[in-house]
Amino acid sequence: MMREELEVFHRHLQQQKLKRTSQRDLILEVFLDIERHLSVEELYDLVKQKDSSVGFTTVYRTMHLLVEAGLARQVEFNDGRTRYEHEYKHDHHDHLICTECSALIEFYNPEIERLQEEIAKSFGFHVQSHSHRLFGTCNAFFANEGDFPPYCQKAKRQSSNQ
Amino acid sequence: MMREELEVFHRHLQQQKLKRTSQRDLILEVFLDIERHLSVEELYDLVKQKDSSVGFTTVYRTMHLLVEAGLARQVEFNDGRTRYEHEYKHDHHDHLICTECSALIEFYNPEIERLQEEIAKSFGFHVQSHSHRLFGTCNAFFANEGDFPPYCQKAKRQSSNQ
DNA sequence: CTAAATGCAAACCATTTGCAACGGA
DNA sequence: TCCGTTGCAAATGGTTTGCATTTAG
Repeated sequence: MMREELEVFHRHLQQQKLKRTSQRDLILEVFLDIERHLSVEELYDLVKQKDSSVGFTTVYRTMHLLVEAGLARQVEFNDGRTRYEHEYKHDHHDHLICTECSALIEFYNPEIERLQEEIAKSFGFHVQSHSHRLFGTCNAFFANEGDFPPYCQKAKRQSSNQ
Repeated sequence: MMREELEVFHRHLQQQKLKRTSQRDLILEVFLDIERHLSVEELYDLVKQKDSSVGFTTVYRTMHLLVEAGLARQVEFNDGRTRYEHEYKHDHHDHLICTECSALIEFYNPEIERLQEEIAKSFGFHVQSHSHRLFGTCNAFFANEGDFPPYCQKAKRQSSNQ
């Protein structure tokens, strides 16, 4: 059976009078298989493993298509490269980003979402999308005890070095 | 009398064993005089008007210094260039950004600020800074009536063309 | 006198674009 | 066939860096 996302993609291509190609299908498939925030370069490397003839540019162009089709969402973590996460039937969420270890935590708070809408409304503003990121350290509270939360990437690196 | 920010800057330079220069002072002065979100290029153009010998690179480097000194804050509006706003003794705020006319509205909501802290705490996370941006259209609700909110840049452009 | 700062040009680097060859519909 | 797509190489554009020269402390 076909992945729902693939159908959504093909429908989008048809509507836009664009063409279905093996490269596009492959890139979408690889993207969907990874539950992680991928940069174009990371995605390109993964795609190359399945078909080394696919070009860098095609991955860039396809990611734009996936965003337009509502299948991918761009996320900026201020490290100079755009990353993509799954969008289709994935609940919206925002991010906590550790400036020390690059750990990424997703959060969702309905009250904040509600307040956002309220604020926008008070300015006669219609929100299309938003980006809410909290930058900080995931281990600051634990530094004294040498105890790290499970998602801390630095702690993982340290323990794997022992 | 000397601007408070200038004192803060000089104290920072001294602490870091860096040097006070006429270029740095000028750039800070020009930056402080403008109550707007400036890109490095815009700031450079303004600085050039007062001293055409100042280099582009120096503006870039000085803005980094101002951020370190707590006098400027970086803001990304996803238009590919970093902008800076005043930080010193300016209340923290977040942004509504119009994707149609680039209008910029600042907002502050204590309840959202509180919830952010709460969320971070629940993850054992210590927030250093955050970026909360609402992207959308400032005129969408008014499109039918042809009535634009006062901050709409597009409306301003249209009326000045008449 | 010494280390830091400046301004220029060149380098960087993620992303985009021009273009000739290719391939869906 | 027609027109969108591909992959490469080259261009783009904001930002950074190398370096010889200048300057603050």
